[in-house]
Amino acid sequence: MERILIKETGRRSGEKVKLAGWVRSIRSHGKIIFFDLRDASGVAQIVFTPKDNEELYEKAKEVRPEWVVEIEGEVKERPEGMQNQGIETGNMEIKAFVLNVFSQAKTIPFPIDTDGYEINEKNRLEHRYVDIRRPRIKRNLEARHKAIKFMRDFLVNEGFIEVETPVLTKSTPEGARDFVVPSRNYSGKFYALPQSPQQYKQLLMVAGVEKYFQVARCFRDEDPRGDRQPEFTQMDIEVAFWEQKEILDLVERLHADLIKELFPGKKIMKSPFPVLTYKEAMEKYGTDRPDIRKDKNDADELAFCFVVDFPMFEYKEGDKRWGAMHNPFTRPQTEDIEEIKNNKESVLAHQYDLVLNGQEIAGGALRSYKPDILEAVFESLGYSKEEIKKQFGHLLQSFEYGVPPHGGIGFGLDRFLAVVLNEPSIREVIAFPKTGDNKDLMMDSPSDVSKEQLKELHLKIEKNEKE
RNA sequence: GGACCCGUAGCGAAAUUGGUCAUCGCGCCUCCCUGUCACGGAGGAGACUGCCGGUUCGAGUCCGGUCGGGUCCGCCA
Repeated sequence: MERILIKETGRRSGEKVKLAGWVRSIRSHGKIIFFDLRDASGVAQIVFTPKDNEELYEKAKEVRPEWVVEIEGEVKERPEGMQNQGIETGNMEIKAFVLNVFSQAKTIPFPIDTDGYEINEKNRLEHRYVDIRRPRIKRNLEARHKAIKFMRDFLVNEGFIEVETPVLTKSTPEGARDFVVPSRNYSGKFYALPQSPQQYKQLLMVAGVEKYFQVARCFRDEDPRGDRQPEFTQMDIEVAFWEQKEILDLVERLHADLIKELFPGKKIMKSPFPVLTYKEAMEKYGTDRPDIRKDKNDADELAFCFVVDFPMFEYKEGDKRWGAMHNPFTRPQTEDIEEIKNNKESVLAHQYDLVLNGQEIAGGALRSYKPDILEAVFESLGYSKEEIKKQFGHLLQSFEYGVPPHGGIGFGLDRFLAVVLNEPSIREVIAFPKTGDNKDLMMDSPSDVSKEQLKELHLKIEKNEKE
């Protein structure tokens, strides 16, 4: 007999079926035992009585919660008055005639029939494979899957193609700290993990791909926050020949359609999404990611807005120099070289963010593609010719072979999902998140490597003083 | 790099101003129970109060350190 999913049992009244899953709970009444059996699709009640099969009944008595079992039995309509409207299969139950135990289970380290917020997160993360059995986390992972699928389908339908870009790439200056990966074959040299596929996606524009997207993993070695992880997922988009308005329109339709389709209970406060300039946002709300919700206690209210016209440059007090607010490839709104060089504080950029309930969930820009503008920006940032060549040479070189005007955007999927699912932390929407200290408690990483590995990699560990 | 919060059985909590055998709920184990669905009933086991040190006649409680979590600032083009 072929195993079927629990959700199928509703249509199988009177049939003999085989089910498999985890025993969620056991209710024993002396001469009758009920299991709630859980699989990926749902929960069903299994019934054992000694009058039907003494041996089987004795076997069922030994079973404990979270054991993995296989049941063969007959699907029966429940007697009048014994239905349970609380579960999907509540009108049915399975009268068992075979019970196979695939594996036993220790008592789980914490309850999983609650939403779990009350449990120390350390415990949950150390046993994440148990924690994910919790309906809330399972729901979150399913919602994440559906959102990604929706975005993929949406973009494919708009003529985009998904292209994978390298994860082993090159360390870049500015921006966040890179995670670096030592090279075994090239002593003293390192790859870096991408902070975003930024340069590759621009190269794809030069390559004529025109409409690119990728569900991209990004890596940043910065100190943690509740809404950050050292690795996170970005829905990364880049298009050739589009203007800012077209990009924002795509972004808006994507989000509005997604919410309507997957989260119909949510209310989008204002459609079309309000557009604020950076200046307006700062003056009116004192932040570049304003929370424009009417009622912040309403869990179903979603208030999107675009923030546009960011400054091109910002003065970095710490470093006592001018830096790019976004990145040096962002296209300034002016093409006046003198103004770019001499009037840094007033130059605006074709840069835009999408903000949701006070959280920045996407950021993007049109890119510079004219050599003289790029040169002026780099000069304003104080790069020497050699530095430019070393850090960005490959991209600038590609521009010599026919570069289209282009621009794009990247969505922080984790943060978006956390907001939409009313979760307090992005860890709740990631299958295997790291702690606030960038550690993986379950795998125990980061961890030591062997002396042999270090030797192969041409690395020596300098011990800290206290060691 | 800096600041703050938390740590008591498997889980969640309680414990007057420092004062007997560290309490409760859930879970776990045993027994009873034929219709429960968070089943019910009876009984039982389980904690060097994260760790080290100090103050005190006496520390879960006060102090210092340390370890492990969490939040925030810096940082995050």
